[in-house]
Amino acid sequence: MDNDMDEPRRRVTIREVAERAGVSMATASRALSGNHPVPPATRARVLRAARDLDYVANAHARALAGGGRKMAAVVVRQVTSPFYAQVAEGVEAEAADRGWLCVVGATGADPQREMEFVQLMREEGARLVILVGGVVEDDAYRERVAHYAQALDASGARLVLCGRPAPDPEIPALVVEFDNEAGARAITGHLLSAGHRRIVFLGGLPGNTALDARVAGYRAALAEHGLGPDAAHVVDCGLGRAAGLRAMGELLKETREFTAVFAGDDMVAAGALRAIADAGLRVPEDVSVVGYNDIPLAEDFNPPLTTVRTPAEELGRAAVRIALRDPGSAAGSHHLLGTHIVVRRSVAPPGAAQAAPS
Amino acid sequence: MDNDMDEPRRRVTIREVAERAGVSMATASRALSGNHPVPPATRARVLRAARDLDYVANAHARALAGGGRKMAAVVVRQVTSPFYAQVAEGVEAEAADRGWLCVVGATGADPQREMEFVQLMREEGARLVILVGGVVEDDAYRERVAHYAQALDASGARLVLCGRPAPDPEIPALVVEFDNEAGARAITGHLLSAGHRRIVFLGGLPGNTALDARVAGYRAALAEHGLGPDAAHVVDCGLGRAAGLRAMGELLKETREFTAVFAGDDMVAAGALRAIADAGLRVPEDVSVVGYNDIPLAEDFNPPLTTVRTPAEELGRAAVRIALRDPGSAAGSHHLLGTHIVVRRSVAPPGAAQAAPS
DNA sequence: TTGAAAGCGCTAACAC
DNA sequence: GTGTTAGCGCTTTCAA
Repeated sequence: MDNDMDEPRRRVTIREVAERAGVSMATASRALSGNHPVPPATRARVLRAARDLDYVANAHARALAGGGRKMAAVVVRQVTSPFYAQVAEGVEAEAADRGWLCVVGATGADPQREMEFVQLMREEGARLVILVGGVVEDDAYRERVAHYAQALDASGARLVLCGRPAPDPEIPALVVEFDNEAGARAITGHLLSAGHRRIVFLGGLPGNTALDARVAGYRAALAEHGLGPDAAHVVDCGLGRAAGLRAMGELLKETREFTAVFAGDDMVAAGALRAIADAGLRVPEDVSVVGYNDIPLAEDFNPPLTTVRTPAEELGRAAVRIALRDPGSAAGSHHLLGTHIVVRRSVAPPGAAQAAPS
Repeated sequence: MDNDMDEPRRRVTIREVAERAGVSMATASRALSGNHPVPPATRARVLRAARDLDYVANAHARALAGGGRKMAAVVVRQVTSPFYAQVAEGVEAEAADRGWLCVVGATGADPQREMEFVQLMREEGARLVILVGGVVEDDAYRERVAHYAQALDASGARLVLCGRPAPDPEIPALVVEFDNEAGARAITGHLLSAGHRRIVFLGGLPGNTALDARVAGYRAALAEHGLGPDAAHVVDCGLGRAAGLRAMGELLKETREFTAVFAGDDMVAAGALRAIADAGLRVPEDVSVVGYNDIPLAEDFNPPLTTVRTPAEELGRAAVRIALRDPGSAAGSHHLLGTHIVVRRSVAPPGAAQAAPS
């Protein structure tokens, strides 16, 4: 294979197809794209020639001339996060159903890379860009997103924010997200109903909208059950399995003044579970733990994790569905998707260790 | 937002930037792409104008005129599979490091969708397409891939097969994969060393190259330990958690003539683990189980899974690295990546239940 | 029904 | 150094 990666070789063009079929380029084009009446006989000849030559249209030329392919882009922190992967899969599935091409980009949570990727998508002429995941909502963020929105809108493209706020309701972007506060309130309530009163929230990320909402829901539930504000104990260790593992380990060394932990998401729950086991404690007998998101393997944790189910794939599908529907009504529209608790085996009443030593 | 998705609006062009900067389009182009000497002063003016106008180049026009962006495409079965996600992340990371754009496509294991996607990538002018994952290697497959390879090569693009065979060594494609047989032999050996003699292989998928290789390794290990061919017991239930769950459940109903199970991958191991627990048995005391791939959450299974580590992200990175290196030497080259066992807690000697009832 | 021709936005010769 | 010009491959008026 003497194949120089730097110099793309010439491809078969529509002109060659036309020549072989004995028609003009225009006719060939019409036969190929099929949007213009062409006699069946000629059409067949053209198609035949195209197949013989293994012709594929040059998407760039086509886009330039007007008939561009519709392309959507999803931007996530990382594809290997089960939650993000599901959202991306939802977007890709819904896009594919509509004949759109879908590109996924990973930013590693770096605003710089996010900007570069959005820029790239603008250059490529993406008609829909979907930004996924909570963020710390500071001025830089607001400015960045306002710019994306305005720029995308100026070229007739759409911006949707998944699980992150619009910097301003007036901005040409729409947001689709889960009701984090409600989900957190519900699962905290579940813990409270089981009798827990000292619940620590593990995985705070101050400034991050998704986590802040979860913390707010947690505090609200505590308050609803008549607990004072100092009943709340949130550990701002951030997200991810490693963070959960470390933070839980440290917490266990310092204090055991809690009977349950509410992990910011299922990955930190995974880390917490491991740390608890490493400390020689049992879940749920010694400490109960709940997570957030219900990632596909949450039921395989030890024990199976009680968590909040956020239909991630549906979030992705909804994002494209809503963006493509109602061209007029989209500006600033805000959609909330429901969540629910899935009860498995990581919660028991406090003190269960004595009652049922397994 | 009156923003019609069907009619992309006009974008700022380089001509407008040139006018605003008071230079010709050519000068503007040179200043912007910076590959041609331009006096700092003019350069600054052009850049300024571009920023003021929020200009982004039209990637299609640029590609058409010759300066196309380098684009790589990864094709996987589904993004939500932890293993595939890691491979995709590796490809995307390595591509990004080199300033390439990376597109990921999901096929849902449908050859039809795979073909469409490859076609699409040809149209878009992808210079590198990476097909990931085992397949059933039949004539249809061989023909399909031979066609991809030939077509891609004809336009100067590269095809790499990850974890699937080249239909013919002469074909312009290169393959990068793990040594499935060696990995399977090693982990089967691990089970044998622990004293197991009745090991069932759960998750065969006859015809699938990756699984067949694993089964071959399993059989080879059995033979090496002096066991006859009828010591092998492979259950062809295919891959995935659901398959593992169902197959293991059925197996447990029929017979207990085994002390260990070798799951075709970690997802079927997850299902098997659950089925075993549902049957009231313990792992590893009553039955040992091992998996394949070492997906990120394998250590969170109950119990933590002993499995074969296949560095998936590295597979992805290697695919692009090798494809982009040595333009000449790539044809038919075959690269094998090493794997190793990671020992956790899902294996114990058979009969451990009596010895240590926990 | 079909062909000729004019661009789409950009880059790369090729002058000046 | 900088501008002029000719395409890149395709779609699409506009005539015939």
